[in-house]
Amino acid sequence: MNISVASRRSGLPAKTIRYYEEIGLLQPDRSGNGYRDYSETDVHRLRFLQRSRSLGFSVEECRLLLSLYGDQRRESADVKEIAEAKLAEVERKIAELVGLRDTLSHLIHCCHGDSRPDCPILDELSGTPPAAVAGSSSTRESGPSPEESGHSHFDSER
Amino acid sequence: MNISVASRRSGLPAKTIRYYEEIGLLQPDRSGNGYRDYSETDVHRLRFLQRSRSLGFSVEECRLLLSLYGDQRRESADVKEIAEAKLAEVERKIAELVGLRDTLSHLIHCCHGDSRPDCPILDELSGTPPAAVAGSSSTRESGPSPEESGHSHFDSER
DNA sequence: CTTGACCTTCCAGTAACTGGAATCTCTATC
DNA sequence: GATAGAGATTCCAGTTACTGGAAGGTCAAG
Repeated sequence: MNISVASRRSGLPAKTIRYYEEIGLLQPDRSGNGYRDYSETDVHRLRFLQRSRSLGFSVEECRLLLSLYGDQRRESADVKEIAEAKLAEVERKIAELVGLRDTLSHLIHCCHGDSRPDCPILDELSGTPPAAVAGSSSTRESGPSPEESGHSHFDSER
Repeated sequence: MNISVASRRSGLPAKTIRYYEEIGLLQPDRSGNGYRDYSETDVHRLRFLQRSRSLGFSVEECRLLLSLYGDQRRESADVKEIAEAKLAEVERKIAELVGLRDTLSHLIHCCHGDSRPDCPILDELSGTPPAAVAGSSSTRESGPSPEESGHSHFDSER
């Protein structure tokens, strides 16, 4: 079958399918006219890729998963290990994002959001000490400083 | 001050600081020897960038935030709007990841994880029946979602 | 024969850096 | 003065996982 059919049946864009071929995730046959010719097995692999990618596995992890899938002698423990590592990763990201959410929502809550130029969000971003709040004495220490949550959140990604 | 000091004081790698200059986020002076010479204001900007980046704002959003910060006539509502959009984005991502987590943890729970080759995780990935699985579909935004391409291949989800 | 859909390849671009090479400049020590 | 080492500079390439687009070949219908 042609690539558009494989695309429809796998849920992956044709561009992506060609890309997966380019990086060696599958090798469909070619018809006489040079068109790619996908078998049922190819579609199966593509669907596998679509599902595992949507579950958050990287392309390299998918490659590994695919090879385990094709290995009759694989041990389920091997697969489970990969999935568990991914789960831990997902959980770490969730915790990180929850920290971001809390900080953001706190800032938004503090900002009156009108036409005045005064803005607690920018104050925070600029690093103004949180103690410098109008009408209050120096309330230092234990303030809701997002310093903890805001620091080095995204750095682990890169 | 030299870049290493600005790096230490802003919490950003020197490489990143040069990159930010390259894309026009700051323009430090140059000393006679050609070295970059950072002022206190530069460090302030860098710190602003570090904080806003770590809060999940994109570099382009940071650029906007920075210009609002420098604008004496800005309205706090403008900043609040950006922050609120970002918050919504973060919340969407959290929901998506929670879906992934639930699906993964379900699969892991089902897998006996021993030396036998039978593996429910691979079964699910390969597309065996198990009907609807939490979070496995419609993963938009930031996730490896192929439907984002505007081609909408996902007419009939099976 | 032309039209239009579909296919091909190749090149470039995305985000936000990061790594590394080759080449200065500064400072300290011998 | 020579040398070593730290730190600075520029530029090029690579990362992830695609996506967009150009230029052109193929196929079926009218």
